[in-house]
Amino acid sequence: MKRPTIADIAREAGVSKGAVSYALNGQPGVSDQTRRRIIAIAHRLGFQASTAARALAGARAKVIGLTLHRPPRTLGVEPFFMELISGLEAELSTQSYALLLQMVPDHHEEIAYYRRWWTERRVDGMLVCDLRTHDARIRALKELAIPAAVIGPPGELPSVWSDDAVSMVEAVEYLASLGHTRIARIAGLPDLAHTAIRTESFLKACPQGIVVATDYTAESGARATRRVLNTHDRPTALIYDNDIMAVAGVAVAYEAGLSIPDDLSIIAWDDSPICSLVHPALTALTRDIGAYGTHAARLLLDLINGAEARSRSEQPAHLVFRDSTGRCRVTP
Amino acid sequence: MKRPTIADIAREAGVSKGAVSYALNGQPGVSDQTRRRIIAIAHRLGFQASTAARALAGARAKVIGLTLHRPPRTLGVEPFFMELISGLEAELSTQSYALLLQMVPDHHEEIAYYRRWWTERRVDGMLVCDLRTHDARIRALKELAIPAAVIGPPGELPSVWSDDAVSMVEAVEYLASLGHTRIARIAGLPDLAHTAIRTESFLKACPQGIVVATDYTAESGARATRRVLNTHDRPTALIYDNDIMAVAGVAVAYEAGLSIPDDLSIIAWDDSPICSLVHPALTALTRDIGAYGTHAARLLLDLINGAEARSRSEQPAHLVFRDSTGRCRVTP
DNA sequence: CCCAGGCGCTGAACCGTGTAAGTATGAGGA
DNA sequence: TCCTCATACTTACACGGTTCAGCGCCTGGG
Repeated sequence: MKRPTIADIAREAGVSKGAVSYALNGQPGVSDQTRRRIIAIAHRLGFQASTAARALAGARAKVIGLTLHRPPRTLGVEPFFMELISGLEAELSTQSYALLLQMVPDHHEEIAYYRRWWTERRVDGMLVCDLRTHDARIRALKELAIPAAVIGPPGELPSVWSDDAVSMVEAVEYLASLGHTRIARIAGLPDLAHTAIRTESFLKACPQGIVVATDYTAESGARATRRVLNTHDRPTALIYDNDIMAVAGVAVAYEAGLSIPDDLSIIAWDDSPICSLVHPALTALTRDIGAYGTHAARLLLDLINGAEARSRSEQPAHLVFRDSTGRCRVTP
Repeated sequence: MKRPTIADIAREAGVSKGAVSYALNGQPGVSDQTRRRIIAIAHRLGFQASTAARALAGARAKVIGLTLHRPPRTLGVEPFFMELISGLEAELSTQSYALLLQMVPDHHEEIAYYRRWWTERRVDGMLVCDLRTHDARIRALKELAIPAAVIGPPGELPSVWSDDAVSMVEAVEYLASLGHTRIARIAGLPDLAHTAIRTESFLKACPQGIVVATDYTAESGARATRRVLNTHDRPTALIYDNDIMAVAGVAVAYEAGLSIPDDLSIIAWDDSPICSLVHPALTALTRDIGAYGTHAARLLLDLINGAEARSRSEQPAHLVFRDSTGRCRVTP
């Protein structure tokens, strides 16, 4: 039981292979009547074009690529990726695109994959994650003229992201409304583009704020928390760049004899089941990560199909109020 | 700057394309001297064979496929997949294999992908996850004669898994050694093969034990916990099938006025950062999920290369002792 | 000396699709 | 009537590998 090819369809329809190709790809060159007949036959035979042959002939590979730079230390951001991939697939599968995934040790290798996959026509476009402030990958993609979309802050390439500055202001203003004036930000990896944006926004909304960099792990989150809690004018509220660190921070606060939210308020950026499960349940900045994926996929596919594709701004992360934030009880 | 093809190498070396193909693939048909010369030239030109052309000509596609059946409700098992994929890639990338990933709504669609990818030579083999007790995919894979490896309990296809029965016995015996006699198991999805195995082992080690089925979500875990804690002879220890449910269970226990571990001991199956971050830190059955991926990939690649490939037994999950388990204080 | 047979290589076909170039057909205008 | 021109196709080749049949050459045995 071999799969049908365009040759089979051509024989059945009494036309040439070329005509079949034109008909199935919506190209001019066949009459509407013939086209309909060919499409009907293709459908009846359950025809699916071979992507290998397609790619070889220089057409669409029907695959988009995603390379992830994942040092073992950033395990904490994992839920983000599964949600993202899930959202990506939701869009890709409707257009029968597949996702080619590759873990890479560094940016250098990542760019090598871009080049290899692209020259081999193995992918029609690339998605870029974990955008850095000065990201070598962007230049590589532009040089190679690979259709690409960024899942991250807007820049030279079309992107899908939300305005983190707005969310940061929301968080700071909320804390301010509770009477907090001494706020610290436990930030993520400092060379990630969105980390810089959040920090800038934080310092603008709260000029006297403290910022400590981490690598997203629970350990570094705990260490950063200890550091800021040991200062003279210890902050009364903390904003963490992920949920893992926020939970670790809660433990450190308890250890220091502080009660939450009475002595210390805590906000986590990115909500996850953990935030609502721990005690106290964490107030968090939540956002629809799946939507990032879906929209990034749509953006990239538009780009591949030659359509106009502009960066897209997602709904900013917004606060979900739980039990880890409360009125400031500390008098200055 | 086009990528080099075997034709370029052939011209450079003054031989035919066929000779180059033989030389690069380690096939007989060229002298050792010529082979070395050709390989040297290929290396100098930075030659990388086009997988599309390869696949079209009926050879290896250098891709293995993974389809994930992911109803939105089983979000809780996500960390498993990222670790697994990470482990897979570790092995695949050394052999320059890529991973083709597809989310599917159901088994029916999943099998359709098997058929499509295989007849199209888009993949050289498939990995199977989330094995069910009677899994239609296994038959489909055998019928299509697709090289495949299962990440799950051993069965008809070569598999990579650990003996969950052993781990379950370890957990039950540990609880028994602490004096617990009334133990409940908050199980995962009942039609998953490993769930059945764990339940069977649990009931064998603890015949008077209670088993409650869930769908892995925090909500169903909480509900199951409430149910077993409301029984007449309420259990003094609970074993959860994932970490999310265990954490949710802790909250339910607190809500019921129970203290952990004094009134109730809790064990989570599968360790994750959450387990060590919550209060009290959870005693957990930990295992190296990345190793599952690495070994499954190796198994599948062996299979694809025609080597003998037998199922592989991983190190069973073993207990990590934390603060959620303690001596039974309840007198019968 | 002759012939079998293995070695090392060439040439060509083939995989399934896309597409440029060429060809028949018919309509329409001068 | 003849020429143009668009339409609707066909033909042929390209894409980059794999593979099979075949061919010359060398070696060794009878």
